[in-house]
Amino acid sequence: MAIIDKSLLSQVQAELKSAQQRATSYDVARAAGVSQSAVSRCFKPGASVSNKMREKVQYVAKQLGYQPNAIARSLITRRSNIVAVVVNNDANLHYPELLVELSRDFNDRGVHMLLFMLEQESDVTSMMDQIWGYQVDGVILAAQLKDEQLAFFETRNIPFVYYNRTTNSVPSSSVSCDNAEGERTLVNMLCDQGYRKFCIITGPADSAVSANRMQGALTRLHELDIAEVQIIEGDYSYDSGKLSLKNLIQEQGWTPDAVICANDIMALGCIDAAKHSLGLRVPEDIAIVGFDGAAPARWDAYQLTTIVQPLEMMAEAAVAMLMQRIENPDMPPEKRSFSGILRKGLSA
Amino acid sequence: MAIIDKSLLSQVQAELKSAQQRATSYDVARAAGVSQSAVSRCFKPGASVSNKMREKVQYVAKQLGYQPNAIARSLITRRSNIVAVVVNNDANLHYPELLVELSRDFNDRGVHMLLFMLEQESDVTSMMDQIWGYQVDGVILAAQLKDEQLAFFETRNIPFVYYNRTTNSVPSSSVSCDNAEGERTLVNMLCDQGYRKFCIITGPADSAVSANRMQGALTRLHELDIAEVQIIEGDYSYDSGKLSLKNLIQEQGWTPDAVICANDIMALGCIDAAKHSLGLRVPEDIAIVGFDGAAPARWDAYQLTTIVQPLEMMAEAAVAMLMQRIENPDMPPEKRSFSGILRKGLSA
DNA sequence: AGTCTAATTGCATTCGAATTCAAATTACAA
DNA sequence: TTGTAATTTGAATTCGAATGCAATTAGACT
Repeated sequence: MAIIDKSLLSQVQAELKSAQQRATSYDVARAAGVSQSAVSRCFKPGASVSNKMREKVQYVAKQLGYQPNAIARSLITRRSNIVAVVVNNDANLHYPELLVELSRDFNDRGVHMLLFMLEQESDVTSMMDQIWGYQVDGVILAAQLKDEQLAFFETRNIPFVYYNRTTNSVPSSSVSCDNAEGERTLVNMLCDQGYRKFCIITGPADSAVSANRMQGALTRLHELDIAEVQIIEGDYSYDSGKLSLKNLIQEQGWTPDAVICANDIMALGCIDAAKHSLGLRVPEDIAIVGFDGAAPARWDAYQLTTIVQPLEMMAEAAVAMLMQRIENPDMPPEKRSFSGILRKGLSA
Repeated sequence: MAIIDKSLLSQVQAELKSAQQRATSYDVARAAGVSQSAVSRCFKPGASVSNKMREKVQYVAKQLGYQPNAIARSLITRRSNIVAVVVNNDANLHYPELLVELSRDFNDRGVHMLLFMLEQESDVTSMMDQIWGYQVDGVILAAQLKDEQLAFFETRNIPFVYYNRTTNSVPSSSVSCDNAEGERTLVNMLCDQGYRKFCIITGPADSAVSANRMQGALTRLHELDIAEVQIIEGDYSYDSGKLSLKNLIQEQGWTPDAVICANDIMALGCIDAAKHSLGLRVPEDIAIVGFDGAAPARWDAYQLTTIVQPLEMMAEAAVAMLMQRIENPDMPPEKRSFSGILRKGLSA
């Protein structure tokens, strides 16, 4: 078996401890009586190393608590195994669930996530510089960016995947849920049930997702010759859903029989407004539908009828696409669009 | 003013483009006709550089899209400006909100977050190796770890702050909400109102937070000579809250008049079970309280009475403490405990 | 102009692991 | 046993920025 000079090992160990330093590949090499290159190779799967060597090095490494320095490795390999994940704190896409999925999928591939949460427009430039500086291998963009901001990644050849957004200004990969189709399904369902007087509560004016959804609903309503449609701008929050509906009915005196919300959270606000503030029965007096499939939408108090985004598949697709573009930058961008699934609750 | 050789600049620019390479400090140095060290210094605040130099270098850097390579910098400075944030996907602490706060606070300090979401026990060892390998400057642990796992960070001198947990096995910094005190407040309030027959729905058996909360409630109940107390083990999820209560009342035929849940989400489940499955009025027939101050707890359908954790302060404290320990590793650990605030809703 | 100090700048080295290429060892066949 | 091919190993270089130290320049003041 591999022969190890125990006294050398403990000497190295002592030196490191007294100097308060962590073990490097050189330390391991010295303690094991081999070269640094050998140590390096022992940590690279599939490298040309004999069993004796691997065993010896691994033993010594363990004793010294050695773990290859990912930073140094990244420098030389030009691969950080880090991707940036950019999300904006819109109540919009249920990003917590998204993060869980992304985390799992990336972890399976040995990739780590550097998280950027955007709060304001102003953060964006700074965020981009940081990302550029950290040499991330790629970026998942689950945030609303301006086209010229997208161009930043494009010109620098940073692979990225746009999540739940699309753009045509720049060739880019994206994963999204077919918003228009989902709304169409909802509208069809509502009309089949006889609802005729609609209110649409959108997300913020600059949200592309919201625009898509609204457009999808409007188009279908138009096709069905439904003229009574009121549009209100919300901001994806519970309160905005609640207040929008209350205001529409109480202040403007216009009572729809169906409300289409750009996301689930606003829909829940609407339901509460209807039930608790306006004394309306859902769905008898007013139907309310949302979009996303957020967890609270299933709760007994709501049982929201909504379009469920296939989050797991979408996340996996985003990760797969990003990794592919990282491995092979010449691969042409691809846009994948998933259909949401109608989940009938008791709200419509 | 600073004189720049435009032709040199564009030559360098062309070379980089054709080689598909990003600009390094050497490229900038060459294009600006200065030394690499000079370039480096121009990007270090407070370094000794003349205005002329700074201007020139900054101009050229911008032209070349140069941004210091954070990886290379980390290698030499032994500071990555990255901290690991470890959370477990317990529905428990409302981690989405936590992430937002942490992100903001770290960003203000120019620090980035490497996110680790634990799904299973098995992930832990791997996670620790990754963290060790990435030379993170510190770690925020918002997850339930075993004491020997904590020791990992301790022995390697990785600064860390335990979030919402404490341990005495290892000297360690922590930030938490005073769980026992919060429960005490809740129990007092419930008893004042005449509730006498209690049910406590806990989190998973291995959750320290849950144990603290339960213990706090039990102790106070005992002090008040309340004997009728039933304990049920939940798992922090909505469904577990709902099913626990339903089961207790329907199967076991034991109906409490007050339910104390280890977190808000389970409490919401209880409310729904009471109202929609059991035909009980809240709070007339049964009082229900939670803990955390999660967003849905305020929704009209619930209006949960709960203890609100001062999340913002706690996150800021955690970040501040961690940064302090990073700057000055010899600083002794510190435990900070914040009081939660009772928010009276309509559920008790 | 000359001297002396202070502010800039550049040179050379460093961080830690991966990798190329050549040297050394082993394996295997004849 | 010897020769050749195949496998292991090591030496030297590289990635890109920071920094100690020496060299240079600028500035201040006779």
